[in-house]
Amino acid sequence: MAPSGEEAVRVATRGGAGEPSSREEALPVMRERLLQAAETVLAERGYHGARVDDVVRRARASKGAFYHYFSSKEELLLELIDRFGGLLAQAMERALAERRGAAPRVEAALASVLTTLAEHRDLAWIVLVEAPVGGAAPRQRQQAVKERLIDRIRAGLDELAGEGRVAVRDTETVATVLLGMLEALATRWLMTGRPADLKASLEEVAPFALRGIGLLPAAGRPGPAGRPGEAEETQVTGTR
Amino acid sequence: MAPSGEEAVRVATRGGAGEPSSREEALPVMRERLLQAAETVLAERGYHGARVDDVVRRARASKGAFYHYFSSKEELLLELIDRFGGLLAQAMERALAERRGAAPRVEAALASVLTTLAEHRDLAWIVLVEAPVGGAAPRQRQQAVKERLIDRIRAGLDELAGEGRVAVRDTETVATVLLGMLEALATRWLMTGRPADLKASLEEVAPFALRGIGLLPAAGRPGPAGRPGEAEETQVTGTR
Amino acid sequence: MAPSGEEAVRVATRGGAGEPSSREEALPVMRERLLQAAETVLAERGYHGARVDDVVRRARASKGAFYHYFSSKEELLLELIDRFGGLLAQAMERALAERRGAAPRVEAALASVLTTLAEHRDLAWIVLVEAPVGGAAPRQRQQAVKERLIDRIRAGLDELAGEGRVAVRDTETVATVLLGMLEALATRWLMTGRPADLKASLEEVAPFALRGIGLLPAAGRPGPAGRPGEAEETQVTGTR
Amino acid sequence: MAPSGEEAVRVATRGGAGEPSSREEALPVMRERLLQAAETVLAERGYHGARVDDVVRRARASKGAFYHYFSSKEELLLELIDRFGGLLAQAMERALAERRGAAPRVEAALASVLTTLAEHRDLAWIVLVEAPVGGAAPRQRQQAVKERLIDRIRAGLDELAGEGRVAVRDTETVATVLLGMLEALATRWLMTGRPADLKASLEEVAPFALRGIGLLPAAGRPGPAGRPGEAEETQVTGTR
DNA sequence: GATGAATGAGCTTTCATTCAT
DNA sequence: AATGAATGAAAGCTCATTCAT
Repeated sequence: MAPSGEEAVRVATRGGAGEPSSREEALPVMRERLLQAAETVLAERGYHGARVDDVVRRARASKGAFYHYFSSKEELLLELIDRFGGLLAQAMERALAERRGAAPRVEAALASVLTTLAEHRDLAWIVLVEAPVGGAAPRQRQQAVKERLIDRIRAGLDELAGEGRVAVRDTETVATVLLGMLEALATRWLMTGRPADLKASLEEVAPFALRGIGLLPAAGRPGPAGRPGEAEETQVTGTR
Repeated sequence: MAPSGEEAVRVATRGGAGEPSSREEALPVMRERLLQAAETVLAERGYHGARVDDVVRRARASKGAFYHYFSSKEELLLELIDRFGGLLAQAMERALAERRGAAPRVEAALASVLTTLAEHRDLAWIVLVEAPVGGAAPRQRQQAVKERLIDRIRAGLDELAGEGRVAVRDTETVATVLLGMLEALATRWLMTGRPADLKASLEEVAPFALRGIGLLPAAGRPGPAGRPGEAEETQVTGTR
Repeated sequence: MAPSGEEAVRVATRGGAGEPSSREEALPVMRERLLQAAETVLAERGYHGARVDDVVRRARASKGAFYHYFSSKEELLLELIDRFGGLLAQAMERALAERRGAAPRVEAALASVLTTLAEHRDLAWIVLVEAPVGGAAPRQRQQAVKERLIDRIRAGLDELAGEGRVAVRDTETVATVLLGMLEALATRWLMTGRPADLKASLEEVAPFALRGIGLLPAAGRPGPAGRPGEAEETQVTGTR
Repeated sequence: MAPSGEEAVRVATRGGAGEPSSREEALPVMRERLLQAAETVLAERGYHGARVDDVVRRARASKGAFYHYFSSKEELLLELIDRFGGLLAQAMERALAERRGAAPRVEAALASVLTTLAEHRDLAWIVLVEAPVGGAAPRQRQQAVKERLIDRIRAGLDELAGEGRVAVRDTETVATVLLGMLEALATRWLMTGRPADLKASLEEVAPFALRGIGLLPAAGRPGPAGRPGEAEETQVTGTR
């Protein structure tokens, strides 16, 4: 459907191989411009506060162009949500693929989400805060993004639980809660600016989460706990 | 302070001991009616989707009456947010006052929030979901409600941390995350209806949280873990 | 109908001869309060900009009281107009009665209007500027006030014209124009604050007017013209 | 600069020589339609009485079109005021340019204003009567229009006064008063319909004014005075 | 593809007026 | 007489969307 972020960027950026601006296959540069503009504008003024005109102006496009590429303002929001959903899922997948061992993988997954959120403030705001009030469709789409992540997390937990390596029963609830922690941190960061460095929260949250699911001992002395768990590496096959 | 819906109705309805309908102390019945109506209507249609007319109609009031009691639609939202903030804070305070021992108190605090959210679906939706997009003021007010709870939780954690009973360093972050878990559960419940019984999540979340902060051993065998922590009761003076 | 300004003031001020605040004959003190308040408020915010609430608040009265004494906001304006009309007519009558000789009488008439306007800035603004847009009735009432003055001036001119002492044919037009000059000065003063001293304009306007109607010679040398016409006093019977 | 109604219509209607409906130079037809409609509607119902809907309906336009061209109802009024200000200034300039001699030029100036007012009843009403109550901005704009005319008149008087040909000291006051006379005549005509022919007033007002400023002898016998001043023609360089 | 003038339903808010007490 | 809560008809303005060019 909607081009993933990368494709879009590629398309938009490319100088063009053959035809100098051949109109037919040129994937909509303007569509990308509109999406970019929307990201900024929606974040600044909120979904309801942002007028299509604002988006169009910022993109140096025309109303007609806008409605050529999007059937409605809502659809624009949907697309942004999906995009961000893709970014999040990708990031998590990549993080999981790069690590070995249960704890490191959990940590990496948490980090990947937090990092993605921190690196896309505007999208994060739109998806976390604005989406649910954009109407029924955006609300559901946002939820879908979350569910996708929750599912992935749960899959991992299920695996660990299957091996009895984790003190978790209702993996769905725990997955929900793990994501919720990150969401809460991000939202607070977006709203209040605290903590200044969102990713730094990991240092506290990761051990909390690992202990929570029972992957880390009673926390004994949190002494050198900053970098926890390196020792007890275990190979846990991520899903897929 | 703000009378809960029921109290208010009672106040408004009551015939009174002495003066039959003395004008002076009569609490604005209509204001209460408007607030009740707003709760339902805003939850149903969202802040932006709800017209003042809808609220007024449901309250069987007139536009004039509305603007007699509220200076704007936004102010109405603010009041709803504050009310719910009061309910949450009260509930948590009560819960903490009734329990002894660190773990039980933590559990009770978590439960109180979840219970309050579950018992006021409409308000919960409004405050959790709609508030941040009602404009700058509602957004800040919502954040204030959260900060109040976070502060309270942190105070408790600080105390435990002071006694070295808890594996937490940055109590603020952990407090944020603890509240965030509940928020995530509630939001998911509001959005998807799952889990059917929001409060039941506690069974999984409480141990998770207790382990997370290091109040519960490594989760030993998650076997009988369902009802955790009874043994290690400790007297921890809640704050204040 | 409406008590003239003086009566009203008397009524309002009097401590009362006999009954200490007998309610029945006590001419409405509150009515007067409302009128006074209205004068200030209407001048400040304009007829349309002023809310009945503003008037009521300033008068420390209640809405009910207002509608007890005035059937509508418009009626309030009408009364203010009539009052000021009375003041103007009175002032002119008094001025004419006190002087002898054509030129002095003309001068005195002009002065009386200018003085009255200057001494009642608020009323002047209301009547000159706001009245015509208060609706049909206030518009007509304002015009009536003007016509009354024009009529009086014309009567004087007719007399002089009858004696051939004045170079005027269409006395109605000239009367209109004489009043218009003063109106223009007053309005400009109200709008721009210039000249600082409205009454000082007389020094220029009076000779202008006297020459205009032919009561003053060609203006020969404007030299000592400042105080014009003393010499050529003539007995012109003012009307009445 | 603003095209008079007719020109505008012509411009709007014209089929055009070359480009068949070239978009670029097409003067906003609808804007003109709205202005025309506003002139009528505001004159009929007054500024406050006229609803934007009324204007829009009369112009066979939509609300959106209205707010596309005017940022507010007030701005519409401002434009009408400015337009009329331009007409008045133009007319006076033209009149002064066409005549030679002090008295004829004064007469012509007076005539030009009266004629313009008479030929644009609606605009005259709006500018003379409604403007000051449209709010602060329209009030000031109206005053600016007047000041512009006063300035021009004063410039002429200053010149005459410099040559000692005129019995005027404070030329600003006299200029104010000269314009005020015309205003008074016009307003009365607008309000009461009298005199039926506004311009006929000139026959009385012009000699009055000329005598007033000392350009016409004592008025001797007003006998043949109807057409005054032919004899004493003098070349007075009007300004510019 | 692109334009932007035009649409018009719908919104929040105001305020003169009423009336039960 | 006096109160002020309540009424409800407007009014000005917004903005997503359409469509002739």
